[in-house]
Amino acid sequence: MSGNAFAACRRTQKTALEMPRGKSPTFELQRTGILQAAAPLFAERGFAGASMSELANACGISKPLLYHYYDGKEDLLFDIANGYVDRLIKITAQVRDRHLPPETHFRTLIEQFMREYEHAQAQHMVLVQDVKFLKTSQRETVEAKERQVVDEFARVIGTLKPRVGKRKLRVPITMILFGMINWTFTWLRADGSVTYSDMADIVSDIFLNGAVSPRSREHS
Amino acid sequence: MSGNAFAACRRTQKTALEMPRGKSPTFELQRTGILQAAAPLFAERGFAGASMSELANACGISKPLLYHYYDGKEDLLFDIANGYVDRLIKITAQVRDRHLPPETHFRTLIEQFMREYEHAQAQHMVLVQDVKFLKTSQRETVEAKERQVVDEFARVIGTLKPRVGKRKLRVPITMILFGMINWTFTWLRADGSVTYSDMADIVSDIFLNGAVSPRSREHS
DNA sequence: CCTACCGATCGGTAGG
DNA sequence: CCTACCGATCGGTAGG
Repeated sequence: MSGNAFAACRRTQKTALEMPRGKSPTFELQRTGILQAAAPLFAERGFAGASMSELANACGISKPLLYHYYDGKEDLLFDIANGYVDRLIKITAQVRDRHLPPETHFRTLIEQFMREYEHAQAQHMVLVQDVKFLKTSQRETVEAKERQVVDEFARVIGTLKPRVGKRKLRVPITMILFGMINWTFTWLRADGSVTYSDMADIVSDIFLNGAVSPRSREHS
Repeated sequence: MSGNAFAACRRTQKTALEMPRGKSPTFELQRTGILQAAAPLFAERGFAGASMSELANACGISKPLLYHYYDGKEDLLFDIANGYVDRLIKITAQVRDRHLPPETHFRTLIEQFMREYEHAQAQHMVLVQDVKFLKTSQRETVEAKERQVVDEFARVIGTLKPRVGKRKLRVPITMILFGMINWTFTWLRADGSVTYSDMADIVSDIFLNGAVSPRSREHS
């Protein structure tokens, strides 16, 4: 109602005298808290199936207050996906800056990604299955960053001297590697007997040497 | 288009006078047409975001008529996922019945799965991202069949004599293989320069031998 | 920071 | 008493 809105404006004017500029110092912290509650909600209900009321309840706040921190459902989605892919880019940059030999570089990259994945299962599912709900410009921002990550992996794989004749298959081979690590979100559990760290080694071994003993293959 | 296919089904209907009792002979054909329209809709909008009105429009029928063929949205979802995983089980059985030597059996399995994937992109996405929306009993039916497929792959991988010390990692290694082929749904396009058939060979090669030349690795 | 609401659309069903 | 089918609208709930 306009009466309530008017009253709210007057209260804001009064507060403006005491706190003349900027957002509350806790504003960004609140947004982070909302984001961390939103990621698992979007992951398990799907973006379309998750409601803002449900999110507000999960955060212990009202829906109008939720809209005070985020202008809309899509902005939440963008921040989750964009923030997550930013962290992945950062990991590739940090590993690159260590100037490791090719195979060590490769293994470290897999290891650091699995370490990140272990604590970002919800964000990863949102990135994989909900980015399509973003409007074009936001979606393209996220997808461009995804391509940056893929390109860096492809570059590192290129330094490993892949088998002859596979140079034009650089991208498919890179995507096969991503399949190996990204598919863990459908089956690997942090509380299981096989750890994310174990998986990093197994994936690196299979990608570099295959899953089958060369000795047994000599007789086949 | 599936909408056209559905309309074609309707044109072949006989009148009530000719078919006095039971379901219309085209009833199952109509259901199949609806299913084929629903799969891409669920895949791109997500189960929660896809509406029954939209589906009815895509099929060229009214919503009440849609409900004549399917009692609810969830039944559609179940039929898509269940029918698809049934086909995957059938593929494993057909390949097994050929009694091929281990490596040929393995390569044939990958090849046949990629061949199926090429024409079932929507169904696969529904299976991966929408099965969680099913009620417990239907979801467990589908998940049990998924496990059957995984078990058969694990069995075949077991015949390949994997590297020593990896026997307790049979399931993780199998899931890594599924990652390699299933992740294609996020990036491989049927109209691209790399075909699904190409991918089958590349995946088999990497899984069996690794992506990197053993010769180059001797010097690392 | 809340209750109270809106325009629209949801999944599903009424009468005929 | 059955299936096939439509225009209109139900009770609730979505995002805002």
